[in-house]
Amino acid sequence: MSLPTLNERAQHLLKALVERYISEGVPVGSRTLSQATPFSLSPATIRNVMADLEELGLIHSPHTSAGRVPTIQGYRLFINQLLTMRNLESSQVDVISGELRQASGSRQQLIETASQMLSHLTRFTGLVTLPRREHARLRQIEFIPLSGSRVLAILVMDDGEVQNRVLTVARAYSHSELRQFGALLSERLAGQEASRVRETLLAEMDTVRSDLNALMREAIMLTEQALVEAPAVPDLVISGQSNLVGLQDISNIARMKRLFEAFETKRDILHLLDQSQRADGVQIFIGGESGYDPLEECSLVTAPYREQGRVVGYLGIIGPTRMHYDQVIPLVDITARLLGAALNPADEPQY
Amino acid sequence: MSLPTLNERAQHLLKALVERYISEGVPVGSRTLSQATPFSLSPATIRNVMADLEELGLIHSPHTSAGRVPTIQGYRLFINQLLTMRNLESSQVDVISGELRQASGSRQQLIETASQMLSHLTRFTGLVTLPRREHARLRQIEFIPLSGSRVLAILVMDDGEVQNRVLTVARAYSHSELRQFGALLSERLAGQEASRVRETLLAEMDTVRSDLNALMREAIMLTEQALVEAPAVPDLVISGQSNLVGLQDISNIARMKRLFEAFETKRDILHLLDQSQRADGVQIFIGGESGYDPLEECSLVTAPYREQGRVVGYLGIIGPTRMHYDQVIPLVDITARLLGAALNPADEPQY
DNA sequence: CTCTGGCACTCTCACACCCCGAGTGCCAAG
DNA sequence: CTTGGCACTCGGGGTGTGAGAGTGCCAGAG
Repeated sequence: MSLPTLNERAQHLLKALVERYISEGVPVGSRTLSQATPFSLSPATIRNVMADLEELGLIHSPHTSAGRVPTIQGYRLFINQLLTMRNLESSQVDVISGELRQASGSRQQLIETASQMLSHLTRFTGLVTLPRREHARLRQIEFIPLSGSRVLAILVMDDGEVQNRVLTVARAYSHSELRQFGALLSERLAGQEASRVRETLLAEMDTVRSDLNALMREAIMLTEQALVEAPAVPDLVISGQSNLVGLQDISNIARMKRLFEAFETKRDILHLLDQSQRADGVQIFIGGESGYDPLEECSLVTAPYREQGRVVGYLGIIGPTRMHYDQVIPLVDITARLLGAALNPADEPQY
Repeated sequence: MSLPTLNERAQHLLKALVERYISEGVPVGSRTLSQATPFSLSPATIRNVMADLEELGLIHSPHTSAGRVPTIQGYRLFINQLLTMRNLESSQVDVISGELRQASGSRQQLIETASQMLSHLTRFTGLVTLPRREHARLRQIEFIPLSGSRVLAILVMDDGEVQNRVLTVARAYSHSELRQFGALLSERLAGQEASRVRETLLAEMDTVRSDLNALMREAIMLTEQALVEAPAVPDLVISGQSNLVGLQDISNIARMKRLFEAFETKRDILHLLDQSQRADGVQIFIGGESGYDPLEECSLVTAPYREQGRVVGYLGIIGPTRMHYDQVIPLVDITARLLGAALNPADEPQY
C-alpha cells in the first residue's frame, strides 16, 4: 500500500487531473489536461504520462474512450503530497465562532451547533461525537427520595454537567438520611475523575467494613449503583444527511440506502471515528479505505477536538470522495479548534 | 371535497382496483379487473364503470394505454368506506408488547422502542412524539449550589421524570439556604400540575410580599426562573428513515431529498402530528392532503396515545401512499394502545 | 531518449425508428 | 344494460446509426 514516487512532471499532471476532476466531475482527457497545465505539453505526451500513472494504479479510465479518473490511491497521493490548502474566508470562521459562542450555554447545544456548522458550510453531512466524560471530575453527589424504595441520585460534574439516575434500593430512606449520604460522599469523592470513583469506592468499602459504619456502606452502594447505570444519551450528532441525497456521485440507490442505514445505526460510524485516534490533526478516509462498506464512494474527514488539553471527541464530515479537500480540510480543522475553545472558556469553568 | 356516493358495483370495482394496485404497484386494466372480481363482468362493462369512476375523480390513467391508478380521492374513499382491516397476527402484538415491556425502564427508551417497532413492522418510517408533560405534577423541588452564583434546580415530577436547570442568580446561596427553599416550595407546590405552578407562584408572591418574607421570595424567583427555561430535548423520535430509500413509489430524487430535509427539520412533521388532535383513533393523511409539500406521494398514518386517560402524544408512520392500509392502520392503532399501557403501569406510578 | 503529430480504433451517448403489447373508447348488436 | 368487436393510442424495448471524445501506437523530428 505504499505510494509510488513520481517525478515532478507526473506529480504536476496528477495534481491537475485530480483538481480538474474534483471541480468538473467528468473524466479528464489528455487534451483538456494539456490546456490546463503550464508545461505546454502536447496531448500525446500527456497520454504517455497518463499511461504510466494508470500502470501505477493512481488513475483509471471508466472505459476506452473516456478520460481518466483518480483511483483511491490517486486521491491518497494527491492529499498526502500534492494538495495545497485553501485559506478559509475569514467570514466563515466568524460564522462558526459566532454560532458556537451563541450556543455555549449548554454542551449538548454546542455539539449540535458544531455539527450543523459542518454540514452547512461543506454542504455535506456533519458529525460530532459527544465529548467523553471520563476525565470529568465529580463536584458533588446528592440523593433525593422518590416514592417507595426509589432514590434519585444526582451527580454534578466539575464542568456543570448533571446526571440523574433513578435507583431502586432495598429499603426506603428518609430525606435526611440521604442528605447525609450525599454530604459524606461528596466530601470524599469531590475532585475525583468519574472513571476512578469506582476504585475509590471499593477501597472505601474495605475500610468501612472494619468500621461497620452501616450508613456509609449504604451510601457507597448507592453511588456504585448510580455509576453503573450508563446514561442513554445519543453519542453521535449527525446533521445534514439530506445533503447527500441527489449528489451525482452517490447515484446508486442501493448504496445510498446502505449509507442512510449506517447513519441510523450510528454505531459503526462512531466506531470509525474512535479509531482515528492516532491522528493529532485532520485525518481522512477515502472511499473504502475505512474498511466500512457503506462509505464506499464517500470520504470521511475527521479531526479530534480537545478540552483542557485532552482529546475528548471527534468531529468531521462525510461527503462524496470527489470533494474539495482543499476547503473541507481546513474547515474541519478550524471547527475542531473552535469547538475546543468553546468548551474551554478561559475565564471560568463551564458553569 | 365531499366524496361521491357509488352504487354497489362501482364500490366493489373501486375496492378491487385499489387493492390490486396496492399489492402490485402497476396500473390496473379492465381485463385484469374482470378476472379478479366475482361479478363476472366483461372487460367492456368494466371499462364503462371505470370511465365513470374517472369522471368522478377517483381514478386516473397515467396515459392512454395504461390501466387505472387511484387518485388521492380514490384512496380517501377506499379508506373511509371500503377498507376491510386485516387482523394483526398475534405474534406481532406479542413482539410489540414484549419490546415495550423490556424498555419500560425509561420513558425515553419507551418512546424510541415504539418508534422502532413501528418502522420495523411496517418497513416504513416510524414517528413518535414525546409525551407532553404539561399535566405532570410536581413532586418536589431541590436546589443545589454550584460554583459562584450558579444554582442547580432539580424538578422531580410525579411520574419520575427529572429535569435539571442551571440558574444564574444574583448572589451566592449556601447549601442549607437552598435546602430550605426546596423544602418550602416542595411543600407548597407538590401535587400541582407544572403548567399551573406559575400561577400559584404569582399568587404566592403577593401574599409573601405583605409578609416581607425575603427567603420565600428568593425561592419563588428561583423556581420561576427554572420553569421558564425550556429544556431542549428532541421532541420527535424518527426511526427507519432509510426504509423509504429506494421505494419505487418515491423514485423522484428531488422529492426524496425534500422528504429527508423534512425529517431533519422535524418541526413541520411535528406540527402536522399535533394538528391531528381531533381524531380519537387512527387518522390518515394521504399524499398532499396534509398540505405539506414534502409528503407528496407519501401517506401519514397517526394515532394519539394516552397516559392516565389524557392524550399526551402522537405516533404513526410515514410511508408511500401505496401502502397496505389494512395492515398498517391496525398496527398503528395497537401500538398506540400498547404504548399507552406501557406508560401507565396499573400497579404503580412510573417510579 | 524524449516529444510530437497522425491515424486507426473503441466506446458511449443521443437520437431516431419501429414494432409489440396492453389497454382504451366507442359503436352497434344482443 | 351488457357485450363483442374494432380502430386507435401510447409507452417500452430493441436496434441502428452517427457524432464526439479519447485512446494507443507508430514513426519521425529534435
